Amino acid sequence: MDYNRILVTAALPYANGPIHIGHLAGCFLPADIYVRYQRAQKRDIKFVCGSDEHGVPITIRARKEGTTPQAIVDKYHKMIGDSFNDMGISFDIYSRTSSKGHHETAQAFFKKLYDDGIFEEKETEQFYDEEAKAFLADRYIIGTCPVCGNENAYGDQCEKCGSSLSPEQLKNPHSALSSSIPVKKKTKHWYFPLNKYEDFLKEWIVEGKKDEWKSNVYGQCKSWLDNGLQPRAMTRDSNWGVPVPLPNAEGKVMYVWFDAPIGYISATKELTPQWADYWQKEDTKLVHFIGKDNIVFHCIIFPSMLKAHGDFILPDNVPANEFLNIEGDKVSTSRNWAVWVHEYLKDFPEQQDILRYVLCANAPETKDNDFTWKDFQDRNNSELVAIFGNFVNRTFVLMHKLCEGRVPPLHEDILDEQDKAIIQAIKDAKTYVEQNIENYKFRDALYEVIDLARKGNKYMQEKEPWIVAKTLADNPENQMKIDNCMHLCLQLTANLAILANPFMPFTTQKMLHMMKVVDKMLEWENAGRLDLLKVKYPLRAPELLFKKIEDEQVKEQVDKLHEASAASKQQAEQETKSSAPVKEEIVFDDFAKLDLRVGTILHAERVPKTDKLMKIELDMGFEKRTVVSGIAQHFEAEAIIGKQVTVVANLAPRKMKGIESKGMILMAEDADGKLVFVSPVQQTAPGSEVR
RNA sequence: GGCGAGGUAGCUCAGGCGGUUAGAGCGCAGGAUUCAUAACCCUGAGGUCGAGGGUUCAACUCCCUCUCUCGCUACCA
Repeated sequence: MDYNRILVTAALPYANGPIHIGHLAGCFLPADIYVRYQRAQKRDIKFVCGSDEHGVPITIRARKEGTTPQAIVDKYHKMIGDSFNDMGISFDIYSRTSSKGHHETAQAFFKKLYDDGIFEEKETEQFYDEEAKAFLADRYIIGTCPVCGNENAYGDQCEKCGSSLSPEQLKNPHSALSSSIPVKKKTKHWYFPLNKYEDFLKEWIVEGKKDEWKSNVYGQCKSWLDNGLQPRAMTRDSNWGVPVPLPNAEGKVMYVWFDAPIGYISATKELTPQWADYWQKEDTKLVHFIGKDNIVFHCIIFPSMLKAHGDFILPDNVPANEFLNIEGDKVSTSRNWAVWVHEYLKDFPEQQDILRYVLCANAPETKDNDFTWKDFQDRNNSELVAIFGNFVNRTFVLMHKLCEGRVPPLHEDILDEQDKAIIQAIKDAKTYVEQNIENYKFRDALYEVIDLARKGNKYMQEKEPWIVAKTLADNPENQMKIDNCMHLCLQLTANLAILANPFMPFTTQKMLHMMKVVDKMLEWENAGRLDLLKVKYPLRAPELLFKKIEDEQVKEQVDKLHEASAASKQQAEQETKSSAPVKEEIVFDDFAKLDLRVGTILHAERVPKTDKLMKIELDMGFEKRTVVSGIAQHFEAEAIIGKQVTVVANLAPRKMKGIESKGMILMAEDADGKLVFVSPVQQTAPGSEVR
């Protein structure tokens, strides 16, 4: 279908930390490339985003840091916004969900669904942590998944089998805040009956989007739909969030995943009075750029909400990317294993385009990918510097030397095969780049841009105008050959500017300056044209578009990564030490119930088909017994034979992997998870009591 | 042990309704060249497409088994 306008959203970053390059590569950069391209096409397009500022993690962080949630989100909203701005992510608006406008929009949306009787109102017993004095958000309850039996499923989702859950379905729930057992407390909430939208979703996605959506997105949606959907509570007990706009709803706010996607709508409202055109007219193409962790919300829940509301269009596509690893390891904010955008900008000032280039060329479009600083260096040095930058530079230098600094004429009567081939290549490049971007294949599109520069280098090499110049004394007419070559190289350069613009806007601006042309030239319809630079037009001296990345810079960054990670680990260790709370006080009789004994290891062997279990024969003095212990990753079986250990001798026996374990060997564990035996410092008779 | 993804040139990866000599970029070797940020250009070496078996006239591409890697998860009380 033909669209008359486009609305692009990029996932709202969660305002409890800065953004890293994985965020850029997965979502914001592809969105920006797409948008810049569409703008160049002069299509009516809006690009909206903003900070997601509600939700439990922010309240927890505020509590931990002794400040308010508002202070936390103010800090990161500013920081994230600056990073985007500096990287050239060209939102039409970067809003925030704590804004008044968003609260009003979200409340109106909620009220409409309420008035239409969409919600199921349920008074339930909700889990409440008496120690933390708070109702527990879904993800702060851990328990056993009803679908697959995973004991560490979260209250909203089981990461093992991917099932979308509600906390009531969990077996053996416990609080992640204080690890106390949550108690049930009565509370009223409003549920969105996702199950009633299964048929709609199946028809819309499973039937309608099969060949249109990326296979990773489609496959995940299908598996959720196959497993069946449950009603989900769309409200929470909390004081941080959008208040539920109903009487008798004090202390109730909207579920953050209810209000966050509505943030796209409120941001659009804030941007333009014509906002409704972008959300309600069928001839609008709505595209959500997200990371793969957001697929369920953007493909299942939000569309159902929009459908239920009735006034809104549905997304045309949700091109979710996979994850970007760093130097072979998964990005982890808690381990501080990440390349932070604000730090990159500090370390590589004015070099945003290198990062944009590398992240796009190696984007995790079809599978998780790895970012390494070596690759960053290689791509910069051999592709941006040697191919792209060098072509532009040598073209300008030669033009100044051989053509008096002006665009030479094109003598059509002497065009040869090579000239015609390069002209065709320029025209083809437009088509290739365009088709790939339209299909969300940004890596391939960018390859075509560089490939055009590569063809330019080859063409110039074959033409050798610097050699031809030496023949001018004898054959002055050869100037025409030089003219043609340089003319085409210059037009190719102008084309490169247009094609590279969505990907590397900063570089494009430098090129425009050198060519003394204005932004209007970048309009996409100009791509493929050979008259972008007027004959005899004087051009400026070249400036280098890219500079090499030296080995030391690579080393510095890699070191920095490891140092930051080590520092964060150390900090975590200290926090563990200082914050591991001392357990509830016990009386002597409680302690006396424990029977601790010294035992000597007689024999040890790995339990087959397990990673961690070791079967250990112990001499307890009064008897020999078998204990199964989870230490196989820390010790070799032979190495521990003869060691003396402390054993809980009167622990109830328990079967593991078919072996009855009688007792438990005490271990000390440091912050690394490394295990050490707790042993008597001198040989002690087996069976000796420990008191 | 379970689930998912994956094993294609030294490296990073494409690809393939099964069908002539399996691709790209980087790296490497050699050559050419000097307009250009020792850049560009040309040529070349290099792969039994993880292993084994099966289906087929024909498999790297389909099926089965195995193996290894990565992630999640289980066993740790």
